[in-house]
Amino acid sequence: MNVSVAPAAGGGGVLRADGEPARAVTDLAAEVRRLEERRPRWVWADTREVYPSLLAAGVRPARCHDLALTEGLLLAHEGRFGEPRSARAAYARLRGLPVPDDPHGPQARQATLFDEEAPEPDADLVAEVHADQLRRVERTADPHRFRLLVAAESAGALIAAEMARDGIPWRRDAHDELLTGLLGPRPVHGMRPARLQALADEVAAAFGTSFNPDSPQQILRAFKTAGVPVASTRARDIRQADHPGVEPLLAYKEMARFYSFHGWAWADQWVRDGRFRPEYVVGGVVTGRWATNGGGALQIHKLMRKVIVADDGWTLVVADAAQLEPRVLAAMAGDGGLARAAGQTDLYQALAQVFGGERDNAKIAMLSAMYGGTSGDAPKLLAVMRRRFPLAYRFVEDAAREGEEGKVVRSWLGRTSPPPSSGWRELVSGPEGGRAARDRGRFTRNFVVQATAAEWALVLMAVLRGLLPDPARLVFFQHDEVMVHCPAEQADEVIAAVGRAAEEAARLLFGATPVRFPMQAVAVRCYADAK
DNA sequence: ATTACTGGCGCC
DNA sequence: AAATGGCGCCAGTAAT
Repeated sequence: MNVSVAPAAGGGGVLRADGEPARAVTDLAAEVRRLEERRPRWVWADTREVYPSLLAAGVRPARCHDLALTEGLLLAHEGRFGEPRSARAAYARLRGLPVPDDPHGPQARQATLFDEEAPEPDADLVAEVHADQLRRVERTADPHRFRLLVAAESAGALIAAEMARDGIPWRRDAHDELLTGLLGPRPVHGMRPARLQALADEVAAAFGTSFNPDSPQQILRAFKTAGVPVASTRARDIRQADHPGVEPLLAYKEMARFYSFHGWAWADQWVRDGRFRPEYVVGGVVTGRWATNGGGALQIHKLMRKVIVADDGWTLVVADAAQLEPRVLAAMAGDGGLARAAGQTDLYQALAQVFGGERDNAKIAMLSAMYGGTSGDAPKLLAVMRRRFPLAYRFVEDAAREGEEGKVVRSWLGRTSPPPSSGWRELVSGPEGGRAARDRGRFTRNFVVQATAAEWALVLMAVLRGLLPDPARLVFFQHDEVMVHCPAEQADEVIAAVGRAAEEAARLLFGATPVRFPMQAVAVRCYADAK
């Protein structure tokens, strides 16, 4: 059963179940809770608009259909990349009305919520767009797969909202201790922390002149004046210089980044009540990976992991997929040899024999194939790969060639790559055309693998969400890694659920495949203990 | 004063 | 000769 939902201000809204007339309710959350027993698929314009208030009321529906996310997937598949994807835009297109632009920028959600032009809550409208989308799904290259993609993307929207609400357990006291140990006590506003200032002073002493080590221009000038010019301010270029200022400068740069990315000001903004609550953007990356809006949740520094600690009596189950992308390639390409290697826990080790006995060689060969790498030993190793794993090799080569020709490519479930930019074709026919073509080839080559890996991870999470016992909660997701916060006594059950979810995700995407997708799951008190 | 871009580097 | 993909975010800087 589908139930279309249009929320209204004040906690009410309009509901419409399939085949029934729309009806207004005064307490939407209560009504959703009541109807959830019948396991409907909730259809709404945008999970980000609807779900937070339901969550606040403690309602966590099992499944939904997010019109905006689905519209984006459909438009891309239909070759209409870039058209407005909101539910209102979709409705306007259906009706031949002026199509509103998508809200964008930091005010995106406010604009969506408070736009005075917004139509009245209308469940009929939601149902109409939904029906249209279902018809369009049937016209995709593989409707069965695309339906899974839509379901997974929509589940991702639920999970993202839930994770933003639940938050990663974050110990501010431990964070402060870590920062103080590295940088010195928290400085007054506008001052450098003591350790950072000391390093800046060391740099100044080494160069015999004071300058701002945060300024790339001033760094370049300082090295030039000292008679040891550096190619850039990249750490590896600075390291080439023979000068006493190199060491303190590199130390400064490293700490300065830490201070500004993960310092006290960051914690003031993002950590509340012992939880770090980032805002995830589902499908924020063209490949279907998630992005974040502030907080930098997908770039948490490894050092920072020691401040992510389970609540008393609780535990963190941390699980990451081992070598996800080559496994995905093996399954997609149907390459028997590679699939056999991907039946092992350590895929690269299983391939070492093929590549001269070195595990590292196997890794370089696979990564070069998936990323389009050509430096170092890559050509030699790729030649081996071409001979030994011809189907996998051809799969990524085909994707690269299509990209170079300006075509779009699709993930396993049907997510479509963006077309080349408007100026690309001219660029390709110009003097630097070969480079532009190869650049795009590398992108599409990687797209098919990265996007399918993202789909596997999304399906994994959707399945896992349904298997978790209450009150265990998904609290973190980073491309191929998930974290569950749960009572300690649930750890074994959660670890088992992760394994089952991984198997189910593989089955849902690829059916019967010899490729294994092992998840290394551990229960730890502190994130830093997971690896 | 505000905005847009760049270089560099963290994560996968 | 060398040529790997996807991001977010910061400070500095240039442009407005």
